[in-house]
Amino acid sequence: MVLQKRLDYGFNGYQVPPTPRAPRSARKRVSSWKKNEDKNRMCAFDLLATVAGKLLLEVDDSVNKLNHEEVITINGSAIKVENDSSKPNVCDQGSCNKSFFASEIMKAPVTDNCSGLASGITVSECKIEDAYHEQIKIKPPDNGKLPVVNSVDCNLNLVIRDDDENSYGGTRPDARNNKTIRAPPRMGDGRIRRLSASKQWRISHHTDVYRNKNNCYKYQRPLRDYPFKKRRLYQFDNHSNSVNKSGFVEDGSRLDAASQDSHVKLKIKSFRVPEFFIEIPETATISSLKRTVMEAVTAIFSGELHVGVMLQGKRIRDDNKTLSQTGICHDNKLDALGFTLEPNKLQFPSFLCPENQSLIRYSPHQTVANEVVIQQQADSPMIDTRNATESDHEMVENDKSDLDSRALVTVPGIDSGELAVVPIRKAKGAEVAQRRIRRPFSVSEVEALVEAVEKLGTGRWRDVKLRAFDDAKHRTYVDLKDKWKTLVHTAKISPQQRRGEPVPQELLDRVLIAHGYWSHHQAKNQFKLNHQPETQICRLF
DNA sequence: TTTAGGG
DNA sequence: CCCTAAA
Repeated sequence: MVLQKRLDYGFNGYQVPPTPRAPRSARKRVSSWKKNEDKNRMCAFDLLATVAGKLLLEVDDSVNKLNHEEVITINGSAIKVENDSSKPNVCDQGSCNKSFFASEIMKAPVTDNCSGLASGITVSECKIEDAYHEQIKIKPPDNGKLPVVNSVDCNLNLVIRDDDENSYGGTRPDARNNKTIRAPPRMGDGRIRRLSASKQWRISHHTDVYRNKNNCYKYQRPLRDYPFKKRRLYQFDNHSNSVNKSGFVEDGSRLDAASQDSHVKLKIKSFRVPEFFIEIPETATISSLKRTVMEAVTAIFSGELHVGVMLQGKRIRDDNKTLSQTGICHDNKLDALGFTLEPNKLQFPSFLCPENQSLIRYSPHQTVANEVVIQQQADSPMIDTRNATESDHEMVENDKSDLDSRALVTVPGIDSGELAVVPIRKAKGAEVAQRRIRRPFSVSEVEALVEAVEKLGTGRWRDVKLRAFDDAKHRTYVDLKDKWKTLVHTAKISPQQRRGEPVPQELLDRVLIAHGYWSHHQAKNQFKLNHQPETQICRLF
């Protein structure tokens, strides 16, 4: 186990399986933005223009020149364009670095007839994954124009006066492989499943570390994004703060500056677009490859965008709330402000709007909706038929569901006094799966647990759950198993060492008896249990 | 999905 | 409670 753990976080070049295991379940998720959020639709033309412009400047450069980050300053804001140093063919191994600004490029055989784009690039097919990693294939129709993709989301990562250069920006879907489509299912008992890091994930992680092991810090891989791994967010974990200041922290002067004009100053630290794939002939030039990437990137930003505001894992739905009412102000404990930029349309070819950029500025007295403006959506010459995949985005306010955290970008931030910094490993991702609140077992719960275990044994936690905690949605069978473990431990230690609400000694005695009984009988009774589950019981003797 | 164990 | 290998 120790070894496995280490493998999760460190490089181990010897255990990278060649082929990721496909997920067992790949439930398709639908777009989750409601239509009545149209007023939140924004267009990131400004950002797009800047980024695309930069990319255009790179078109004729060598590939190696992409191996760095660039920061574009816009009216005091900065958009970080991260270019990954990995080779395109790394993706063949299912291990693209997450720090791509725009995309990884899939080296893939060309199977289609190439259609020329206006730029002269030949692209056989573009595959774009939407927010839920459903791969969308974009094939140029006969007219040479690419159709519109339903929905692609991206993240806008706003950081409060962050001058740190160790930016990792937002997150992007971690699906580099169209075989890795999956979504976190809910467990039957209602517990939000923290999707286990699958071998798939671990593979890519290892490879990332490997590829960047000489520069792990700068190219720290962004957190696995929502559909692949929910991460915990220790929003008030001061212990972790000191560790991660370098990664995502603001300087201390921001509070003073912000308080002078009652504005919360944020800047775009970085943003990314979802992963997408491009198939391009091997005979294509690097220049055309770059341009193709640029086309795809710009296309993403030329569609209509939805903007969502997330604060501390909760979606802020009331657009009429002021920022201060919402808690987005300079003197609060804002520590996880995120935005989702979700284009509901994607079009090819894209167009640019290389004009002005606007500083994003947040006033506590302005509504969220009014302030989260990048630029209002202009009349976009949509090629298509506005078949945006918009669907229900209802979610309970406190529902830490996948939807909530899907594209959230956390911004560790202002905490009066001390910086409330999210641990870097946990902050840089969109995953804000908070640790569940601690809910100590009551004596009655312990009693129910003991009784169930006495009857069912210690290896059938699901049955225990169903039997005694079926209606306790916050108790999973894993919880019950864990509680039993602690009960056994508690029963073994002296009463002076026990903490929390005292468990009656009578119950603890039963725990020990049942533990001993089932430890001894578990294997022996396994067959019997399967056929007479209700007749087995731990005898009190 | 469940189980089993380490953290 | 979390994380995750293994079944």
